[in-house]
Amino acid sequence: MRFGPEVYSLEFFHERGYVRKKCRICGEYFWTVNVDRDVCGESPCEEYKFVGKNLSKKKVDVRGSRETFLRFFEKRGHTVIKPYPVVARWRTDMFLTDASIVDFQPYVTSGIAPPPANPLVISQPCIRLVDIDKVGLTFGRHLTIFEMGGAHAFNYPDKEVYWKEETVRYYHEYVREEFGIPEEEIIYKESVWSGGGNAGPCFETISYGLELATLVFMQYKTLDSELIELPIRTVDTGYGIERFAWFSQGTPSCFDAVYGGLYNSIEKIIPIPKPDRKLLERYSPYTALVVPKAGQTIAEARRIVSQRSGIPLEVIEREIAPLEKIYALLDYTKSITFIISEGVVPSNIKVGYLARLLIRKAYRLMDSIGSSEKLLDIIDLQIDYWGREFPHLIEMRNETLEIIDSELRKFRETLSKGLTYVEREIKKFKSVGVVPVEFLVKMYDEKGLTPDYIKNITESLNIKIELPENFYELVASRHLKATPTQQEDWIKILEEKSRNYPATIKLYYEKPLEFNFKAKVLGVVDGYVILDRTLFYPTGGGQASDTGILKWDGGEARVSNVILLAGGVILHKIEGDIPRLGIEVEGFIDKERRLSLMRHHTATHIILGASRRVLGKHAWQAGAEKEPDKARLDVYHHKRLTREDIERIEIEANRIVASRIPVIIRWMDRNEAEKLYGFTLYQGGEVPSAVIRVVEIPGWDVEACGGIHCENTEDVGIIKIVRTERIQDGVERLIFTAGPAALPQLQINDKIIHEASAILETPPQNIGEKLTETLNELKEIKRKLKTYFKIVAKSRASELSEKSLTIDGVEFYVARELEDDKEYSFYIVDELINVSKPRCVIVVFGSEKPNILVIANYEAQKRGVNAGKLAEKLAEKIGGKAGGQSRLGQGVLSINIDEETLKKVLLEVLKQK
RNA sequence: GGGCCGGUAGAUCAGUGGGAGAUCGCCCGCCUUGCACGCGGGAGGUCGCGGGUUCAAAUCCCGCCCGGUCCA
Repeated sequence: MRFGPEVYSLEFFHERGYVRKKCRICGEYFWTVNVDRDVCGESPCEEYKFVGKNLSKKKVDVRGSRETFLRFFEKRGHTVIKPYPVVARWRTDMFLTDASIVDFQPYVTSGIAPPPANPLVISQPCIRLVDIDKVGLTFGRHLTIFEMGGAHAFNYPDKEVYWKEETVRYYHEYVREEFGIPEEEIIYKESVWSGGGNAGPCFETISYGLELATLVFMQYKTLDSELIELPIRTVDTGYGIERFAWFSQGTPSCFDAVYGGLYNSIEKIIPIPKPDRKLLERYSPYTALVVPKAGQTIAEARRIVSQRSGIPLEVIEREIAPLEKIYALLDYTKSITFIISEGVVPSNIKVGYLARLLIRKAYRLMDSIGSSEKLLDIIDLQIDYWGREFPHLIEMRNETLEIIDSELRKFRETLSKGLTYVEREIKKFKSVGVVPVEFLVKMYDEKGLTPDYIKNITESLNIKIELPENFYELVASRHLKATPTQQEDWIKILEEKSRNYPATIKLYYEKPLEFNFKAKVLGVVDGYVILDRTLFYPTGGGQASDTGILKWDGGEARVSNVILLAGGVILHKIEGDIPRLGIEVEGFIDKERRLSLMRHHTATHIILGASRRVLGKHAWQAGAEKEPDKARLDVYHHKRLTREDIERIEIEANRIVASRIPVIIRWMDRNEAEKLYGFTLYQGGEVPSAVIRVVEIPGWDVEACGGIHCENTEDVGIIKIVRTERIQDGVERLIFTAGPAALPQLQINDKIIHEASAILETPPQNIGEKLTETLNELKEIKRKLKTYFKIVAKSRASELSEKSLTIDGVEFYVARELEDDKEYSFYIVDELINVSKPRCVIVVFGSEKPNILVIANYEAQKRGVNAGKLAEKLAEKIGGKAGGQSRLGQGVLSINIDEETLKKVLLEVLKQK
């Protein structure tokens, strides 16, 4: 995608004498006042030119950089907005906030909701994990967590705020006035930005080899690589708060500028390598040549920097690499601190996996410097360091540390299990002397063990490992087979067919306690009736739909399901007569079902409130479903729920029921609701509208919710948690019933107990004891039976030894046992078979369909006896099937047979041979 | 949401169609001044669950449950 030059040609540039040039390295166009300049200046086209120099008018740390930025735009008419969470819970298309504009997508940028202010300015903490493996290598040009200074203006067709000219003028003024960057060092590089379904031209602004900001003019929606003009054009600027701090201080790395104040306390925990300052200043500028993302391996990047800086590779490995580890560690631990403080529970799905990924990477880094047990201490310091500006970090300190600690425990467990496995398996490669790549990939994929860990083991065993530079790409290639999930087509078809109908008037919100209504039939689509208005609540927000009856003059139909389509049309699935168009029908809602659904929905909110209090603030809703007979709520939690947790949640929930708290439902402006209640509103996921329905149980729980609720918590009746299960790592499911629906559950439990009590002939409170006793008795009897069988087998064997048949020098013993027990039969065999003479024992045991067992000892086998074949032939002759190999044969006979007949058949079979 | 690996004694695991095993731990005994070791003996199992194939399934097939891991 590319835009023509006219898009970038601003009046501002002409006024100031800027000229358009083409970079001789990357070929991109840029604007500069320096006519001799032929390089765009952005990495990797040029190295950093500010390191070790005093180029800025003032020196700022992160806080100073942020404040400078916010105040600058505040003075120029922008309203300062508080930062949004780093976990983008208001969006379903992404997990983490990775840009300031994300806060306003998609509702504001698409026009569904107004912005909280216009224009506005925000310093938004962002997390990006794409460059995670090269954090450190670029000396801080890339971070997993950074603040994006966003100055945003939303231009509506009827209200223009400002556009390209003003945006660039603001930037120019900012760097000139606040940082004193001379005009000839301010470069505007033409580029294209796209992301989150939007796109537009942009300028990347560069000074001294460092990109300081991106000025995006978002004006298109991307649809199948086609650009569609948006009605709202958005100024989306991203000022690199950390980069301005770095530039202003001129330190070798950005980390020095960002974490400088943290070094002293970190050093008390882990050693920070201190390479010679001159070496760092010589090396640092060339880290601009490291390209993040795939395409350049770390080893390649190292070679390039070494070559250009003239610093030998071994010096880099020895002096610089250890420091880079500390850089990455500082960055990862900050990300971890921010994510976990927002209540993310590490797991193997969704955002929880990203948290786990970061924690594990940080742990491995700590492990590689021999301080893995100190990771929590570092997190603790990050909380202190950033908590001054982000107080929620301090509020959540204990919970954060507890969750990370629990995660570390799990990881250590995984590591030690994996390592034991590797130690066992690795011996296979000893003769070859090298561990193949496939093994390394397998261990990473299945056991989470990076090659480093394998290397530690193999080195002591003198086995080499084969580690290609593109190792992680190999891992990725194992997952290419992934198939995209199928969307539900039938809903789309219905939506298409119903698009010309007006949105149905929803009566159920206004009249939640009315159960019949009159409406007009507007149409019938594929067995679904569309009315002009309805009291039937459609499936949504995890609440099952209402059911009921439609009646009209001359007809009647059952409503079995109700669906709300994206356009607001409500479909009633009917079974029975089909109403004529235009007639009036009367609807009757199944009252008991609806009341039960309402109780379960309100109960869900109460249980969630209880969970967040008992388990912690991280116990966000992961999903919920409300049915007439029960409800379930999935919450994030890092440990299995204990009996005590469950009881406490139950007690808290029922206390709220008994407290007679009115449930308040209001339609509120989105921005206002967020300001008042925060993002915990979005427990049920995103809500795509400017006005949201807020369901509040004062002092207990507030959620954006479209469900139908009881008027007062007391109406819920009793709440009984029926059972819990762990549905994913880090997600616990609570299944509960409320009101009269709780009764059958309690009765079933009662019934089970009574039955058990009757069978065991003991009062309910003694069931456990009695059962243990009975099971012990059973074991004892089994043991006794075994002993008894052995004794009987012995005497049977001695009886039999007098009745052996000797054929071709092999002694044959034939036993017909009525006891249907294989083990017993083997005891008899054992008594007879262990002799140094050729011997073969045949046991037929059980009645009805007896089993046959044939064993031949080694000597007999030498004489040509094949037990398997013999069993097969005997079964064939008698009727039945059997098989086996030379030592042992077994099978089943189809008729009962006595000892004498068996002997006769045996002789016949042996004769045939 | 997807891919891959796994579930056998209290623990770690072996067992790829034919009688459920090893090591550690546990119990008893021997040896020893005592401890560690050593020696001998013993207890401990719904082979995750449910179907199917087979004369025969821990083992093969299907479904489910549970755990792990990599990725979106």
